Amino acid sequence: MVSLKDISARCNVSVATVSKALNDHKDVSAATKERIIKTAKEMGYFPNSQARALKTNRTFNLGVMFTDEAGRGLTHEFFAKVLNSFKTEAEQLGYDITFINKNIGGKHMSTYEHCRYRNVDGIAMICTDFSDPDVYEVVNGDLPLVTIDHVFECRSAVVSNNETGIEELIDYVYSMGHRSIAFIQGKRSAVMERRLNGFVRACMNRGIEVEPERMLSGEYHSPQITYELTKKLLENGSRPTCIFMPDDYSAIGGYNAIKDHGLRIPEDISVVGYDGIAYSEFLSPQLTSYKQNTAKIGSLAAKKLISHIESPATTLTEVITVDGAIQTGASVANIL
Amino acid sequence: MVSLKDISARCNVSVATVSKALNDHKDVSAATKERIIKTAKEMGYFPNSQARALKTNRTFNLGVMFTDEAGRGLTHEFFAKVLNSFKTEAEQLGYDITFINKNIGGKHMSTYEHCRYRNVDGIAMICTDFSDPDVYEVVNGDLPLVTIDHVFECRSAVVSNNETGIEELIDYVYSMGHRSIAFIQGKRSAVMERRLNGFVRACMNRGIEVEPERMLSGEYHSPQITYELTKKLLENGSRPTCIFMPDDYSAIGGYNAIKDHGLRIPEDISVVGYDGIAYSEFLSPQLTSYKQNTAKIGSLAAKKLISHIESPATTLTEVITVDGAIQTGASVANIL
DNA sequence: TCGGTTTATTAAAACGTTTTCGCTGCTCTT
DNA sequence: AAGAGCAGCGAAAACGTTTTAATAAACCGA
Repeated sequence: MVSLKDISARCNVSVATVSKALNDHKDVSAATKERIIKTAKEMGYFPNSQARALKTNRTFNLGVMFTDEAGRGLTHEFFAKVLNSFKTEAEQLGYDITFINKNIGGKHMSTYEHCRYRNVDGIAMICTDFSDPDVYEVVNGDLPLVTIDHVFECRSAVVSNNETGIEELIDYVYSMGHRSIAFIQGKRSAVMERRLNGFVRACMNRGIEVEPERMLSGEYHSPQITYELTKKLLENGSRPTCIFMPDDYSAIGGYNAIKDHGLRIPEDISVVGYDGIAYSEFLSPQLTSYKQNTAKIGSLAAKKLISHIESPATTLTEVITVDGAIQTGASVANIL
Repeated sequence: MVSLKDISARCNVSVATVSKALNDHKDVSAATKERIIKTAKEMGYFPNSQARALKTNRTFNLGVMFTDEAGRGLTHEFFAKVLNSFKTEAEQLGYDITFINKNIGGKHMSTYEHCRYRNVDGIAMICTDFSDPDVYEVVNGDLPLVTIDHVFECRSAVVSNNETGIEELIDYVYSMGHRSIAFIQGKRSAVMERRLNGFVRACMNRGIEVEPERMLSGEYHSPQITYELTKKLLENGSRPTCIFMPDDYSAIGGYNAIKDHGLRIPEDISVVGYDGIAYSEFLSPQLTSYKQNTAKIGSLAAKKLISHIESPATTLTEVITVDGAIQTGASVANIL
């Protein structure tokens, strides 16, 4: 590998001058600067990122916490899209991203220790298990951090507007004439709490009665469990006219349960999902859902994190809420 | 940050001894070794990975090439799963993974240059655009490399058995009595060539006629295009009894086209997919497909790559083929 | 002409490791 | 008793940068 020393030898200048020339410092003449840059290119020079990191304490590397738990993680379209947009934005701004985990190579290392070991400049929690104690070590640590869809005190976060998202959906189905609505919720979590809040508030505002037996607690991203819960709901006597599913993916389970029960969507019963993942468009009938702005969530998170890194003094810690939009399919009937 | 020097001061030994003690070299007595390890732990010492990398030329970091093209990349379940399993296995073996791209931070840098800059120990091409000239720079470079679902001369690769996979599917539908089979192919690529070969060969072996007007060339992972092609196929006079879709995801388009045409699956026409992604199980009727062993593909790729890195002399360059298995749903009728 | 300022350059230290080699003492042979 | 061998430890160089402080050269105004 060609190093600064090699270039300095070739150009008859010192290593210091080469370094400054390549980093465009002002205290080196235009002539030598040009000469150095030229031969650097000729020799195929590339800086050594770890040597640089060693001196500057900056790696231009972002750590991403991302769990692999079944059903979540990379194969979850929502998170995959957010990660993708986060990655793209970070790269645009000059940062690479590295997955951070624990237990690397058998040696136990906490997530935070791993971050310090790799010297990442900042951390993004994109899809993590917030019940993991490791998380708090990171949150209480002193590395820049941005979380997604979860809020910690004194830390920046980017969240989708789960509360108003549900409210908009309620508005919509209300406008279609629905008054008895069931809600199959996801797993207890910050996100789920918000959606539940939004649901209850919107119902109360519209004068829709919230009946406990129509509020089921289930699981995100699980067609199986949603299948069972939907079945249970349908077997109960008082049938709602519309069912809110935990998310689009689990809505498949709901669809199947309804069909297996001999009912038609939306003629006999209406269905709405949440997330707006690509394939919800291809369900038949097309699913009405709340499409999250994954591109914006990911890119804002990257921008915020990098801003915390590069100008800590002037960047304020805040919670950024990203709006989505209703995606109307054919799964909600107008029953007015 | 606490460094070796700090520990050496506290223990009244030299930096060298500390380093050796922590790396468990044999030329330091058990007593001092224990003492050093103990105080290192007390002081919260963690090695600095870039300083170490600078000396040893090993980063324990793997570069992953992964394109973000629409429809491919992270949101493609097959690749997401492979990546996930690759990541898990690599971490188990002590390696982190970093996404490699070009144009980081506005400065143009080829993929290979980026790898050298970050000093990754090896590269995995998991889902890349093989028409990109950058790819060849990497292939011709001298970093360890493993490709997935694509074979380069003199490079190790892990591939799914596209050829026999299709053959097994043909065997299956043949056993169900199908003799006129249509094949909507994906985009021209190495993978597609293999599947096509398998299809043609298997048909010839069984005496099934391969009619050109039933071989359509389409796109992977595109329900829209597959919808159009399926429609076109159905509007042609001679209707096949079974259609092979490019993959499970695009099969949704096929399903919709068939339903819109007023036909039932599988009573009027049978359908098979490819990949065995999770949600194909929830299509109704459940899709018959060829389930790829994504877990094995990813983990074998990681093992092979790391083996190339750690014992280059004794690791042979080879193409590893990973078998999948038919996943029988209800989308193929028995018409015997 | 001279002191002062600016400009261009460099030597050297530093970042935190790993590793080679050499230096002690000690034990073991003979 | 003397040499060989060995175990335990340290000094120092090296990896490739960046940065500070010092030096040298050129220029400029009075």
